[in-house]
Amino acid sequence: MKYFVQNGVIKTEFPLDFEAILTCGQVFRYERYDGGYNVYSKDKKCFAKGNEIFSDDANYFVNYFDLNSDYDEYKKELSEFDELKDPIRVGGGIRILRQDLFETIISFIISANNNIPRIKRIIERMCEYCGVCCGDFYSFPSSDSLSRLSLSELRKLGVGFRDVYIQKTSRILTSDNFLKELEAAPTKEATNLLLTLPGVGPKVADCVLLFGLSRLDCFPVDTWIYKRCGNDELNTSQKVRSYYLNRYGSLAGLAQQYIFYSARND
DNA sequence: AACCAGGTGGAGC
DNA sequence: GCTCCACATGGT
Repeated sequence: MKYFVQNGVIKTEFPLDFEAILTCGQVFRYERYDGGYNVYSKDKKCFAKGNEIFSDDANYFVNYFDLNSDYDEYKKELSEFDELKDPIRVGGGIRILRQDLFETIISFIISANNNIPRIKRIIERMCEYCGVCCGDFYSFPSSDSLSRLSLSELRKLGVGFRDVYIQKTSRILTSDNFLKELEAAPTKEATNLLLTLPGVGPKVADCVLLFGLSRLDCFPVDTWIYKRCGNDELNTSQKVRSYYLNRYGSLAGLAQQYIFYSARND
């Protein structure tokens, strides 16, 4: 047991690097606050600072921050790759979040051909427009409420050409069956399921599997990863993806986050 | 004014 | 299968 919960506050015996965890590109709903971070997920909120997490649902955030996994063990394994030693030095505090599936799918559909500050603003507007008021913040919209928005309403939120994707996909996801099947499916089958959703291609599918279902055997290839990992030999995203999946195996997704984070911070 | 941003879908071959 | 290209939007 490397953490404990006291009066609803989660305290870890190991240091947490919330800066790395939150800014490594896996999550969009957070903000700096009082020397720490406010983090929003679904209809929940926590304040994270130092080695403590304050919330009204400790169990939810123990799972969210994946506190039961041993990242020292992961890092030890990945450190055997020379090219990962620097990225791990820079982003060693990263943990892969276990985020809400629906929220992750919609968020990464929005991320396509977009930049992080704008993605964050769009999601925030979306929450304010059709999420549920939870005191001083709004929940992420349910699939029902999101699927009821018109294309022009979505456009007003700033989603641009992704309006149709969001509308169609949220309509598909109003039935629970899809997400249930997705959770139960092995990674390969889950990928194929995700690819049937409008607005979800290979990269978004990998992000959903990694950041929503903690499938570490995924390797999302975006522009940053491609710039850093591509070369004359690996000259398509597909090739980069399969090369690194093969190389890092069941921990590929975590390796990807170390690389992404260090690529963005140099 | 072009070009880019955590890409995808569709057309054409 | 593959390679181009358009696609809103806001920022340099």
